[in-house]
Amino acid sequence: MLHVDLDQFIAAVEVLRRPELAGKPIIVGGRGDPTERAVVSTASYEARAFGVGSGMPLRIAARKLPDAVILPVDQEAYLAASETVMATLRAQPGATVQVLGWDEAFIGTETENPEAYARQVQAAVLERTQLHCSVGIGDTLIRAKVATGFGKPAGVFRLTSGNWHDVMGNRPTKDLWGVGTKVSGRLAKLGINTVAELAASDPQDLVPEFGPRMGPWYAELGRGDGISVVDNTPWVARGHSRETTFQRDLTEPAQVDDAVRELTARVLEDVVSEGRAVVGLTLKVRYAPFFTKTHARKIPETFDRNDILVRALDLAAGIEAGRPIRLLGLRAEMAMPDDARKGHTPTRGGW
DNA sequence: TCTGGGGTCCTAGGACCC
DNA sequence: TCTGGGGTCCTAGGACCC
Repeated sequence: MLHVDLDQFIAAVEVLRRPELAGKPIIVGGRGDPTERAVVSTASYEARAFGVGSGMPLRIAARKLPDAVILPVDQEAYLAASETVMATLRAQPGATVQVLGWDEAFIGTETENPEAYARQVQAAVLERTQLHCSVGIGDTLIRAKVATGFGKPAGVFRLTSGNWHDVMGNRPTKDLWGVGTKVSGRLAKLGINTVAELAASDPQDLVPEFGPRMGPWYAELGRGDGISVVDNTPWVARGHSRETTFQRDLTEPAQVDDAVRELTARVLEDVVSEGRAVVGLTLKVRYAPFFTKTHARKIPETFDRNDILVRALDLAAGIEAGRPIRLLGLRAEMAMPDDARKGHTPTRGGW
């Protein structure tokens, strides 16, 4: 199977409609205003050379690179480009396509020469969209996915059970897809620092630290094993959420109520427009200085719009209980019924 | 340096039931 | 008066991904 990942996707889409930006350091984030609270969505390779990367506060990025072109996020443009890319992938011979995000997908196919197939995919995507992509080839989803990183930019790399250990063995566990700072730190406490050490660990030894599912899954991840079938079942969302960051911290209960009401209404619109029901409501509150609290309630499926808004304001009262209030941001999430679950999403524990 | 916005899934612990 | 063992449901919180 193959994993296809577009190179600096968002920045590349911006360059397509503004060719004069080619070769310049480009930072895309927020509303394009570095004086606002926002973070970098994508930086072009030219900007990355100066240490600017996604997730970095826009203000900091602008300070590091005052000459950069800073652009606002234009989701619709990226979505349109993404749809063209995915359509191109689906048009490849014998391709089963599993979309992972705007700019990446797995392709399952039977071929004698995966490298040639990969080059053909790259050529097709370039011809149709003028965008470059990197391709990973692997015998499992995780190996294909990790392989892509070695192919960047615009290259092809193959990782299988044959070379996984040689290529990945000495790397830190954090290089694995699904292992971040926290988990790599907890693994280190168990004396596991490299991918090879994780691969050699007894899955049961990881259960006390990570639980019955995640423990064995991390061991499998270290070996590069797991699912080896690309699943193109149409994806159905499990939930929807909306989040905002306040340019100035909220301090008044009335402001909090307004924000909760507005966010809840927006998520509700998304759910209703899909003709789905709401079964759960969660408010995630980012308090200054930087901690999060969750307020969740199950919602009966019989609840209507107004009932849900009332319930949201009940939860908001919980936010205000812990005075004094200083809210940095707020996220409202709605869960949708389980029985509608369809479509494979290979994320934590799901490979 | 200081914190987006959209997602997914897992775990712990308490409440409750038999 | 003290307290089994197993199960499910719910809430809170955490971690990670693009």
